[in-house]
Amino acid sequence: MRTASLASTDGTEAAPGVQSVDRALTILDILARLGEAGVTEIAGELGVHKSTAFRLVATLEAHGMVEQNEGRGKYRLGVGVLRLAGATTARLDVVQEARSICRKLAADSGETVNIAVLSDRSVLYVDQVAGQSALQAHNWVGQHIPLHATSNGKVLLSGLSSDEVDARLPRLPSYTPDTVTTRAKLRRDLALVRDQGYAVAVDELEIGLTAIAAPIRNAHGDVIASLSVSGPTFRLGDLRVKELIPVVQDAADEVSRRLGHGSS
Amino acid sequence: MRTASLASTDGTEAAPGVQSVDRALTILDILARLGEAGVTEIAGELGVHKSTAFRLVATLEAHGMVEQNEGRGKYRLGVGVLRLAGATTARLDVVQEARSICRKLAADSGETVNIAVLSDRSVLYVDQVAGQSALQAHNWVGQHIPLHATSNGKVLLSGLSSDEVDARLPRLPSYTPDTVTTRAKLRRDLALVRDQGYAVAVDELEIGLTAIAAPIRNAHGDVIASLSVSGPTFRLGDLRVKELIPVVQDAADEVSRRLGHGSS
DNA sequence: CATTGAGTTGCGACATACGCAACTAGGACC
DNA sequence: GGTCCTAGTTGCGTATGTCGCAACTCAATG
Repeated sequence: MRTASLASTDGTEAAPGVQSVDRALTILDILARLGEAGVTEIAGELGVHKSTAFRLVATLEAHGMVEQNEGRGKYRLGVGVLRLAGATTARLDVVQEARSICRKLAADSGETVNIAVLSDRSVLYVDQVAGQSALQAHNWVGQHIPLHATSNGKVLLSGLSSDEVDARLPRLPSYTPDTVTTRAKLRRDLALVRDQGYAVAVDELEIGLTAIAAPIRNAHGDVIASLSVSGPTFRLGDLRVKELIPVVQDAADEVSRRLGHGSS
Repeated sequence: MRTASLASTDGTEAAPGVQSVDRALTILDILARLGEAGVTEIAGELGVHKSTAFRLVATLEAHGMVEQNEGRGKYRLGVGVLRLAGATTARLDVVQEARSICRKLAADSGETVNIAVLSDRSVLYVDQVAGQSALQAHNWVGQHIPLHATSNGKVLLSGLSSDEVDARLPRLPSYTPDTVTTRAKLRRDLALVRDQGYAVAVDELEIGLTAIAAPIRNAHGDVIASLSVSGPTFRLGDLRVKELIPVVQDAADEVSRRLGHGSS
């Protein structure tokens, strides 16, 4: 999102360049939103004449971007979209899309940023961007970390059903006095995470270590990864944590958006 | 090479409707094929002036359909495509109904689960749920895959008549030494699939790749989609495959039931 | 420092895409 | 079964929006 240029244009609706193309793409958006729509309805939304809408739709249809119910029916998105999506996802993975956002987050917060995914019975760290602070936690990438004792773990678990959680956690070993060791507490924590959309863990894995994590979701809304900011507890007090929570959430949401989440 | 000459000068192709929209969509096709391209390159493929290509691309960018590498870079498909794809699959009731079942199957088996439908002359993957690791190894969604070299393909073909099969497979290209390349063998395989109610493909598309698929049927009993579990051959040996076959069949049957099959 | 090559923008000519209105066909209501 | 009504489809002339040109900016390369 080219920072400057875009901000100026989306105030109301600026002439985006090629009118008919803009309209055609808007039709796709409309169909994405409504699921199905007739020519007249589309024309209404666009504020153009029926025939114009029809021709645009016909062109989209020729490219497989939309399909018609049958003979005379309404229109809906077509498989051409999926073909394009295939080509997009080919080069799309969480780490790549998240990298620039993580860098920015690390620079803004000064703390270490991590991306983690669920791997069998543990949290797998797949990327890390160090903060500016000299006091550096070691590199977690490639490490397997307990699911129940980290903010990332709780976020990842929050996307699973209760059964799946139990299956992945036969035991709840303790690492510090603050580690969650009972299923009841864990269940409560996960419900809270689901509700709030973030997780915080203070001194649960290691004394003096605080982390804030938020979920990264794919186009279907599934939690596929977790993004966290972590640092020493003395730097991340209650106040600072409160400040950082929305920042972490925004970053995670932005990554999710890049992965196609947000249409629903 | 499919296009570039869509609306050129010759009358081979019927006027596709709106020229600029046609060109814009062709740009998306080009980017899907090349992965990345600059304005000049696109203009060359389209046979139009640089500035024309630029304006079309700019319009696509305003809708998030393409993105620019940075400041002055090349263009590639953007996240808008994924948003649309999400809306497209959300509309397919097969995907909707199958989603939760797929997730369970993926969790239970630890392998990747796919839903595929027949699209012209290939298998079109419309949904995928990764196995143990939430990090998707390779997302096939939107990809077109040969019909005769995959378990999904065989399942989908098994619902067609012999004539239809021939019509969709003018040739049987080989991908590995184990690919089915003769019609006689294919016919035998399909008969077996019909008889057994599942298909297995080992090293037929790619060496080291094994897949098990079963049909999803609608209320009329037609095969409308295929559900598969796939993974590396070293993890899916004979024994494991034998274990998984009924599991895959059960899952597919459950989806079929939700779509109204067998309930009447 | 010149040069090349890429993306970007103002402008005028003219091709094109638009709106209009007439047409067709399916469905609903009588 | 007929008639009306709605919604998708098509021919046509014209104003509109789009295209090609050429000039510009900016980076990288020599």
